[in-house]
Amino acid sequence: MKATVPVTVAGLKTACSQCNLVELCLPFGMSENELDRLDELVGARRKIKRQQNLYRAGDPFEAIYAIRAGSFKTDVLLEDGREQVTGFQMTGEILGLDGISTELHSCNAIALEDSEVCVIAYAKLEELSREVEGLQHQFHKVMSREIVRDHGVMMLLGSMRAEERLAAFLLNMSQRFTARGFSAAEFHLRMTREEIGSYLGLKLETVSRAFSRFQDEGFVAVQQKHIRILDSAGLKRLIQHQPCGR
Amino acid sequence: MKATVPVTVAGLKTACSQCNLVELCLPFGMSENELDRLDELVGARRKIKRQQNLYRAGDPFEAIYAIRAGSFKTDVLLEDGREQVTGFQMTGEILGLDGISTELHSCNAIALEDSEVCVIAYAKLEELSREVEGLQHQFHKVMSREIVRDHGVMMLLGSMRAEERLAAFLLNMSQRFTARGFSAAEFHLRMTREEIGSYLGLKLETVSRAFSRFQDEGFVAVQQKHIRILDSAGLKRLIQHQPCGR
DNA sequence: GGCTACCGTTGATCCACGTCAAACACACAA
DNA sequence: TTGTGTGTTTGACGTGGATCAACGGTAGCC
Repeated sequence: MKATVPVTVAGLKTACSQCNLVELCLPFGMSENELDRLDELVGARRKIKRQQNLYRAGDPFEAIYAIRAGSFKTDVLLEDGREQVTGFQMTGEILGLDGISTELHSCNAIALEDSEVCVIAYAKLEELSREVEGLQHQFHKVMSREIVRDHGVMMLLGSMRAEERLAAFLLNMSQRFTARGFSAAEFHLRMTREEIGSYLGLKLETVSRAFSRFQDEGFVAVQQKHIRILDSAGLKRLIQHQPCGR
Repeated sequence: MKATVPVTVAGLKTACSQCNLVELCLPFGMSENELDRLDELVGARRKIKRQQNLYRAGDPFEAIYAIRAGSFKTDVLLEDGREQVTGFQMTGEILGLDGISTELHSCNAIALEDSEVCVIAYAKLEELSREVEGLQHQFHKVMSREIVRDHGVMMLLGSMRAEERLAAFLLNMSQRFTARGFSAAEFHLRMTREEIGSYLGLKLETVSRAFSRFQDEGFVAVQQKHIRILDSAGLKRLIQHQPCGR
C-alpha cells in the first residue's frame, strides 16, 4: 500500500525503522528484519491542527494511529453534554484501539496542539501481525497496557481524594515526559484545568485549588500550564497516606 | 454447527465447538473449520471455589481464562489497603488480559461463587491466532471491548451521581443476564453492597440508600441480593437528566 | 434448631468538593 | 493602545455522599 502512495523524501520519513520513537511505540522489541517489514505497514502520515478531531465517536474504524508529534485527549460524551476525558496521549502512544470492537470509534480523539500521526491501516496490521510474531506480541502488549492503565484510572476515580488524584496525575505526566527524554521535574501541560478536571473526575476549580495548595506546601511551582516539580517524594507520600473519603 | 462435530465424551467436556457459550466468548464469529482448530487451544478447566483467587496481582502471566460457569470480580489494591473493584465478570467473559502487558497479572480475580474456567495458554493462543484469522480478529475484539467498557466505567466514576451510577450498573447487569438467556427483569446479584460500592466509587451505605430510593420510586423491587426491575425506562431516564455534581 | 458472623438498612451528623460569582492574566486582533 | 475572549485563581456558600452508630435480617455451621 505504501508503494502505491507517491513517495519521495516525505515517504522515506515514515519508516518506523528510522523513527526515534521506536522504543515507545508499536515496533518496540522487534528485530531488525521485522522492523523492515513493519515499514510496509505505516501508510500515510496525517497532520492534525490543535483542537481538531483525529476521529469522532461513531466514525467507521479503519486504522489505528501512532502519535509522531504532539499530543491528544480522548473523551466520551453523554447525550446531556457531560464530557469524560478518558486519557491524554503523547508521542509514541497509540490511538484508536477502542474502534476494533465494534468497527466504529467509541470516543473522540482531539489534538491538544498541532500534531502528526502515523496512520496504520488496521486490516494490514492484522495481516502483518499474523506473519511477524514480534509485531503481534507487541500489539497485544499495547492493548493490554491500555487496559491496565484504565484500571489505574478507575482506582483514581473510585478510591482517591482530589489531591491524591492530582498528585498521581502529575507523577504520571512526569514519568512519561522522562520516558521521552524530557525533564522529569519541569514540563508544560497542554491541557486546560477543565480537561484535567474531567479526566480526574473533578471540577476545574478543585483542580486549581489543589495546584495552589501543592504550591503552598512546596511540592510544585505552578505558573499556568508550566509545572515544576520540587518534591516528587512528597507527592508520592500524599497518595498513600490519606484516608479515602469515598 | 454443533451437530457436525463428532466428539468423544472426554472431548465434549472441553470442546469450544460444543460449548453453548460460544457466541459470548472468544470463538464468536469463527467458521466451523476454525472452531475445530480452536479445540486444540483450550487445555484444562479449573474449578475455583467462592472467595478464592483465580490469580493475584503479581502472579506470572501464562494464560487467559474463559468463564464457563459462575462469576468473578477483579480488583486492584492500594498499599494502604484501599480496594478498587475494576469489574464483574460472568460466563463467557474473558479474564486475565491485564497480564499480557508486563507478563505479570496486575489485578486480582476472585470468584463470587463456585465457578469454573477454561484455561487458555497464552503462548498457544498467540500461535494459533497467527494461523486462524477469525481467532485473531475475535481476540482483538475482546481486548478492544474491554477498553471500551473501561471507558464507560470512567464515565460512570468521573461524571455521574450516585443514583445514576447504580442505575447504569443495574441496566448493565440486566443486559448481560439477557444476553445469557436469563430474565432481564429479575436476577440475583452475586456481589455484596460493598463490592458494588467499590466498583461504583461509592460507600456501601450510599449503595444501600440508592437501592431503597429506587424501591420507593417504584423502579425496582429489592430483596437483599435479589433484584426485580420494574421500570427500566425510568432507570434510563435517571441516567441522562440529572445535573452532574462533579 | 440455635449460635454467630456477616451483610444490609437506616438515621444523624460532618466535610470535601461542587456551585456561584468576581477578578485577574494572558493572547490576539482591530 | 484598547477590546474581546478564553483560561485561571480565589472566596463564600451549599450539598451529596461519607462517616459514625445502632439495629435487623440471613446464611453458614455446629
